Amino acid sequence: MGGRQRPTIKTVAARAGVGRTTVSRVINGSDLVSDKARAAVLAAIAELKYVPNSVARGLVTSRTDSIALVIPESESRLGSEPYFSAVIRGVSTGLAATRTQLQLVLVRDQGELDQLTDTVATRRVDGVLLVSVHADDPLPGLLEEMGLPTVLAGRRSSCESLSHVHSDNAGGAAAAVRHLMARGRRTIATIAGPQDMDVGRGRLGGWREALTGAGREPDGLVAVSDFTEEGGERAMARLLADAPGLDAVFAASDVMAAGALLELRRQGRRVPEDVAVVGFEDSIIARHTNPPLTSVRQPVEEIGETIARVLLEEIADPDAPRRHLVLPTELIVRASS
Amino acid sequence: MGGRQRPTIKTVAARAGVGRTTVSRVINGSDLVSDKARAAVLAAIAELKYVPNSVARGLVTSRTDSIALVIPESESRLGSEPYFSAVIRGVSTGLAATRTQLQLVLVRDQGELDQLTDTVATRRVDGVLLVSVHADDPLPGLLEEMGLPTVLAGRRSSCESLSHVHSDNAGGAAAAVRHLMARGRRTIATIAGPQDMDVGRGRLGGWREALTGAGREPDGLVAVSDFTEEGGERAMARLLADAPGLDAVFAASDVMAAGALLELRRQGRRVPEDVAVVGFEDSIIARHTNPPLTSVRQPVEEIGETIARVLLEEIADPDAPRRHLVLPTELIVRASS
DNA sequence: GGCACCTTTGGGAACGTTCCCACCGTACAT
DNA sequence: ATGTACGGTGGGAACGTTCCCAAAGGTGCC
Repeated sequence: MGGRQRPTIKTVAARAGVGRTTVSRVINGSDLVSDKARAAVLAAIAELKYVPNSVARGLVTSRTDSIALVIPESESRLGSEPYFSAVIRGVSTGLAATRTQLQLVLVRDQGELDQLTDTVATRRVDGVLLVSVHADDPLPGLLEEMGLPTVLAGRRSSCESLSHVHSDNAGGAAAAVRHLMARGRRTIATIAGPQDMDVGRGRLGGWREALTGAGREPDGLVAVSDFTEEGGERAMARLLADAPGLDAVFAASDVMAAGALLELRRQGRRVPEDVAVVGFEDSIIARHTNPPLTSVRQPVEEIGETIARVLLEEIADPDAPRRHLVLPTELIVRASS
Repeated sequence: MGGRQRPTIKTVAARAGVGRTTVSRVINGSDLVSDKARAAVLAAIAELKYVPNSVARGLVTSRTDSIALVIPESESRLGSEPYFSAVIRGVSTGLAATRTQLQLVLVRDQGELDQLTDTVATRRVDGVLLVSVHADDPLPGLLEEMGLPTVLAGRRSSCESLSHVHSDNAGGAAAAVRHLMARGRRTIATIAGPQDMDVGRGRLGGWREALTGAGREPDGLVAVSDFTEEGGERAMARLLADAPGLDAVFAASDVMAAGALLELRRQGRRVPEDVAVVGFEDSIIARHTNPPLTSVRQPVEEIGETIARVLLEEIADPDAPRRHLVLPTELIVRASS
């Protein structure tokens, strides 16, 4: 069953009484076709339930109508899952109106990275979406060198040459700090993200800027961590040891903030009475911590949608200048501050 | 740059001083090649950095070395995200050793379902993985009819004809109930999942079986809900209204259990003193509720890995009998019971 | 020494498209 | 009436691979 041979463009052409080329033109929406021929072809297509073979098409056009979304698997674990789910959803939305397929690549180790390079080399995808890039990540450079359209969510550094989209990390962090100051907090520490990632540096920068801008002294109130919950706990412990008098913490991610909450409770500090806590991302986690977490919302789904859109544009016109988009953040105030 | 034409199999053949076919044989691991020829070909491949064009290969072999993972987007939202992340990770693991690519399809609405049908019709994938199937889902039947290898995580009903993998829903639920009875609970209610899904029915069945098996009366202690947190809250409210004396609840998912916890607290019941709560899945959520949630762990990543493996087998041998695997669950006891 | 057989090899065809180009009318300007 | 232009059309070639088949070269046996 289903063994009946699929119709090809030739079958359709014969049925419609026209040539292959005319059928191809109808399919691809060329307007150099008479209404009569077009009608005949469309009828034949419907009758035969013809669907063009995209592999054959890909062979001659050397386009595959598919893009790859690359996610470092180490970071798809732990608490950062909601981020990736949202990005995936956004990308899928951005692709919805097109016939572009989404290929998901979880990069686990060097072996899979090689495999990915092959995938790319063999031109199985028209472009690549990269998420969660580190400063020393070899992949972006590799893709750039191969001339394959590439868009990053985030960036390697502030002078990123590839197209990229990210949220206003510094601005969001600064808003969080100003909110804490407005609430009368005196000593505002921060749990920063990895400093080999621009997100990490950007949020730390925003925190520092807001403090110095208000004439405060940020020294000694930074604990650099790794975006994990355990990391957040350890960082909070360090901060409490270094600055027992702190009355507020800005964590560069919700997950780390959740860890911080655990450590604060363990040490008998009340939130928000003794210490106010603000996170970053406004993932579902923020609504479920105890107490619910004030957080800087970043439009993750929109980031996904945007990188997809930008990539499609870049595929369509590879010579267009690279894009660099910053999406706004918004402070969502809850009980923790 | 990178504009230098990619080498084809012809280039390699010329460089190695052999015919196209010999190169093809070396690439595909045929043993009808002399050692000398093989060495020459391998050298040429390395020298030219040749990578076979998989699109061209796909055209002639009508295999694409890629499979689709289909996820209903409505269910990728809400709290069920950790489930999908884990499945994706598992599938990716199951594919790691092969050159099979993973295509992710989020099905939002009818339009995208049509698009998916096209994708499948046009043979852009060798097989399909289906997650979270409902009893009346048209897709599985469609795929079956097209003769495309398909594996389900879950099943439409207990007499599923397609290959499928699921965890021991009834057994896990029964274990949860027995645990609650062992803790001395007298009135054990349940928040069940959608009854048009086998997971929902299976877990409800396990709960009922364990109770009647112990000579207890399960009547009137069921609230059917929808796997969402809000649904869990509403169901809990209904149960408390119907049976104010209940002292335990088994929820068919962690997310619904989290909702139940909220409602219990709202109504001033202490957990676990007044009411014990057990969830199902043991996702990250379980570790983060207040109090931490006792839950039936299902090996989600392993499910993903297994469906991938089974699908690959089915693609390799389409006439092999369909598989039906049940993976064991394990009760993880925490503070909520 | 000839015949059959097996190993190794390479060229032709095919997969289903799109693109290039040449062709045929018809209409319009000269 | 002839030339020019252009909308519409279809056939040939190409994309890069695999598969089929035929042929070349060697080996062993009668």
